[in-house]
Amino acid sequence: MDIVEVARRAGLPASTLRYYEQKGLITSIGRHGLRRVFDAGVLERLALIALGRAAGFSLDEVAAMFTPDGRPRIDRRKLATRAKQLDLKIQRLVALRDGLAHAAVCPAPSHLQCPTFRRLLQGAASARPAGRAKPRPEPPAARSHKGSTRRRAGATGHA
Amino acid sequence: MDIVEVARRAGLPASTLRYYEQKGLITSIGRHGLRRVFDAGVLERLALIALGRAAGFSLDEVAAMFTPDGRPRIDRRKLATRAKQLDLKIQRLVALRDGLAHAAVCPAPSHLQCPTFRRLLQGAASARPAGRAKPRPEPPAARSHKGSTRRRAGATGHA
DNA sequence: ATGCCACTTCAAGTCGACTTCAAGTCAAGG
DNA sequence: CCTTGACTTGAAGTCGACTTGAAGTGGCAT
Repeated sequence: MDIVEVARRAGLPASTLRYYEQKGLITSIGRHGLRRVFDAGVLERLALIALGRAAGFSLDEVAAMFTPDGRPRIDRRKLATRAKQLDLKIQRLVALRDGLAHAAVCPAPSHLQCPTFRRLLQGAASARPAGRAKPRPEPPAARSHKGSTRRRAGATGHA
Repeated sequence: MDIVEVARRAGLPASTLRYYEQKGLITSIGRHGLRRVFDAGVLERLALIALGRAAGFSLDEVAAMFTPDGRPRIDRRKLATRAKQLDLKIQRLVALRDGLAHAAVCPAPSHLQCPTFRRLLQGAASARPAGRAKPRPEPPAARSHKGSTRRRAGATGHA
């Protein structure tokens, strides 16, 4: 498979795949001329990476979850930890969602008059104990890779 | 109140407050020399901002939720929309959490052997329909503002 | 054999929300 | 009056995950 094929199947732009390879997250089995050749296993690997990202791990952390020879070696305790963290996050989001949902239908003339809203405000204002200063951006939800590397080279000529 | 006082009470670094003022999110009621003077209302405002951020709005979007004269004007439909989005996100996270929690205790020798894990993988690999390409970073969870602007000016002398 | 152009590389740019730096100002205390 | 130093400013830097641009390469069809 060439990079475009992998990109299509994984729903990722080719540029991302090159970036991942550069980061050591994936490997090509060789080259055909300049062009990378991938074997089908890379798709599973990419799925694993996507999963890690969705779970909130950074690319570097995900990279650390593979043995040097390329097989996944997943620490069960890390998973449990992350599951707990997700659980916390979920609880906060649920509270937020409920608060917003209420505020959306609240009859109070101003939201500041609504007790529910004020409680929400308190929750937002007070520091949440667990959390890192630099929050990880969430994974970008595989796009249908429109265009990206498919830019035609020199259609309008005078580039 | 001077900026340090506001920073302390809101649990935000002073640099953030200056940044917020620059962005038009908050306003000082005047100056004492060079120094900003804030009135107490700014705290409620900051709480509102924190709430908006927690709900996933960007600073610009939050800014748009205030009238030019500075009172909050919150669109109930926007809240409802965001509540729904949060709900979706919550569902995804719950699935993820459950998957991770299972994987953490799964007896299969390799996670790739575990059907639950494989399903998780499928979910992560397949595109999630709703979502923007550029995900918003999550709000940073008000720190106890250790240090930041409290850098001593010239303690070690030779600055 | 030749030319096209899809791929390649490497460096630099982007995005959002801040933080950090260097240099400047000024209210207040001695 | 003069120093002190906490504040000020504007510009630049940071972080992570990519994207984009310009310039180069080479497999394949003609």
